[in-house]
Amino acid sequence: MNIGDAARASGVSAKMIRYYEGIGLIPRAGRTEAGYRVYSEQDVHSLRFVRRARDLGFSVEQIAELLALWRDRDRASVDVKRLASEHVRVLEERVAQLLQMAETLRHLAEHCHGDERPECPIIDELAGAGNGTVTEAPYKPGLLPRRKAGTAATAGSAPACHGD
Amino acid sequence: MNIGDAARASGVSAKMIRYYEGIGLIPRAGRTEAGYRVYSEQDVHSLRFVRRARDLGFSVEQIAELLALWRDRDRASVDVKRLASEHVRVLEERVAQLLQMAETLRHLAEHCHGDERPECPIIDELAGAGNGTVTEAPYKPGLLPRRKAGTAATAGSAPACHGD
DNA sequence: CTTGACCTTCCCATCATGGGAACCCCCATC
DNA sequence: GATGGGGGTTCCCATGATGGGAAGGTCAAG
Repeated sequence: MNIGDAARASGVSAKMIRYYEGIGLIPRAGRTEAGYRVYSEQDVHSLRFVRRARDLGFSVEQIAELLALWRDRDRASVDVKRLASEHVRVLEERVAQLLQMAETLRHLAEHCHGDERPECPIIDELAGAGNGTVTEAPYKPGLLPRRKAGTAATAGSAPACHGD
Repeated sequence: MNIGDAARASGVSAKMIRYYEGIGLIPRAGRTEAGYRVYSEQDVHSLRFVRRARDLGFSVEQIAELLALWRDRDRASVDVKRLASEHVRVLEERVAQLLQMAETLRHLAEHCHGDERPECPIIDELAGAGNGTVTEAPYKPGLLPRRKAGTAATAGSAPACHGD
């Protein structure tokens, strides 16, 4: 099976399959005489494993550990559990941070008239007028990942905006 | 005031101040004869505005819009509110996705004995044994941002692990 | 006049992913 | 047998926000 088929069968793009091979996450695929990569059902199985782990938010580095544990039939389940629990912790931490942001902002937006007048508590807060709920957060780096283009950005839909 | 002072006063690193200037988020700073950037209190004020917006998870692109609205004394608050509400929507969407991951994984971890035996529902799930709660998710790209090194990674703490 | 703290620009790395160019291969159809 | 289209291959570039670091200029205090 060629890389395209493996991609369709596993849900991992051909681009990413090559990448994973390049960084050593998956073993070097066999080749035809023409240099085409060849994949077996077992390879596709591994790729699906990787994709599922990605879907659960594991990093490539963690997936490498998970793959090693998967292949090790003598693994101790405690090692898997440790990895998973740590990841859950990180995920929930991130959730808490994002929720904090969302709540602060939703609160501010609720107090914004959202009409043609310029008065706006959101801008005021950003400008540092007053107590400063936001100012507390000390400097968090990239909490938000990048977004794909075309996800219906800033224009148009302002649900329930006029009328406070 | 030099860039270092402005950085300390605003909470934005000197590195990022230069970057923001480079991409046009903030205006080109004045210079001394030696080429040093010079900042006023007003500049620091703007930098703080930027930092607060970052703390709320706005992208640089969105901050550019917010800054424009801030400077426009005739803005309509509805425009600010629209931006903020859209961002809240995105934040909450992201929270939902992360929570989904965390819950799936926590659920799996709860059913893992976490002992020396190899049996492990987490690995089984990743390997695709059975119903496949995870398999549903269609291919989400980078939902997690990168983490700084040294955030107490995968080693050590597995809270309440032994004993199912 | 030296030293050390600061500034400057420029390049590199991150992380996972896609886009695209330039080129090669295979199979089916005319 | 030629040709066309839909594969494959490698290599480079871009993303977003951020830090690291090198090489070199500047400034103030001792």
